[in-house]
Amino acid sequence: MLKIGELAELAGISRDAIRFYEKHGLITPTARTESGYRFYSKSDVLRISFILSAKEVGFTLNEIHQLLELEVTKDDKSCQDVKQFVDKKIQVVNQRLTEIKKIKQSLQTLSNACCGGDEPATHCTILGALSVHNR
Amino acid sequence: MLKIGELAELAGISRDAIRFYEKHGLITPTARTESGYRFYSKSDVLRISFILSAKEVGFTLNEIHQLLELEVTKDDKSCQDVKQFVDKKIQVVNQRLTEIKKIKQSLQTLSNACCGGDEPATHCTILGALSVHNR
DNA sequence: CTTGACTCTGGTCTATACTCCAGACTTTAT
DNA sequence: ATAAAGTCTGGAGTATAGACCAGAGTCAAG
Repeated sequence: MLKIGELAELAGISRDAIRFYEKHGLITPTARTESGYRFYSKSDVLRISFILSAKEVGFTLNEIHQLLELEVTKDDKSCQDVKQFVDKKIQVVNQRLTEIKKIKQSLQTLSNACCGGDEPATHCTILGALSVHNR
Repeated sequence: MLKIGELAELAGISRDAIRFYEKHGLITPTARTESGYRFYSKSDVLRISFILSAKEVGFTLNEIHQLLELEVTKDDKSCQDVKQFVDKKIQVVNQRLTEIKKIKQSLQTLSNACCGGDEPATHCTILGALSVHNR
């Protein structure tokens, strides 16, 4: 079991951030001492790291909250709901994947161009590089 | 030439957002009428769409501003600076690419699992699915 | 048994990225 | 020529995601 400071250290975020996530329903301490101290299990490190990953790729805490809430009980009805929700998120993620690949390409073109390279000067701005990959 | 409302419509954002971007140096109208009306060229549609793409994959307006400012003059010195800056961004983008692929995998596992599927019930939450791909 | 490190709650403050007026002026359509 | 639609500037308000602080309590080590 970890105290909040230990979890924070392991996860590489602040104690305040953890309390903030708790306030917004993203994480709950496994236990509390009588005096109110929060205690977390080791799996909460994974939970936090998921939150951070999801945040990094553009999900809001609210969306992450919904993702963490998801639980497919073998119950068919809940399953359909979950599937629908998740499939929508997959679409969003695919969209982002496309965007990020395009931007990466452009950055790479930009990085390669112009430093004695033989790429035409039109590729020498991010927009120039982007338009190449946009065609 | 486009008035702000027309550019806004084409780009799918609000006029206020465009003015906001202008205030932060991300875009400048090609011209202004005497009365102060902004006028944009068609290429500004691409510019806005770049801003939106970059935003979607997690760059801040500040970072996007820097990216848009980049211009590799064939001058070697500036080139090295740009290359360094851009290569750092490429690293960030690669990191995000990895994260987003992991999350996509997890979402897909989650979507496939449990609806009469034969995936074990441990995959029935996003964290369960994630831990599968994390191994 | 005290001291220093840690934690608690509650509150204020900050940065980012806008949105939404208000009041005035301009352009366009009829 | 007038009304509707669009635009201007400036400022206030909103949501998100925390950081930071105060004052009080708690815990662990010497």
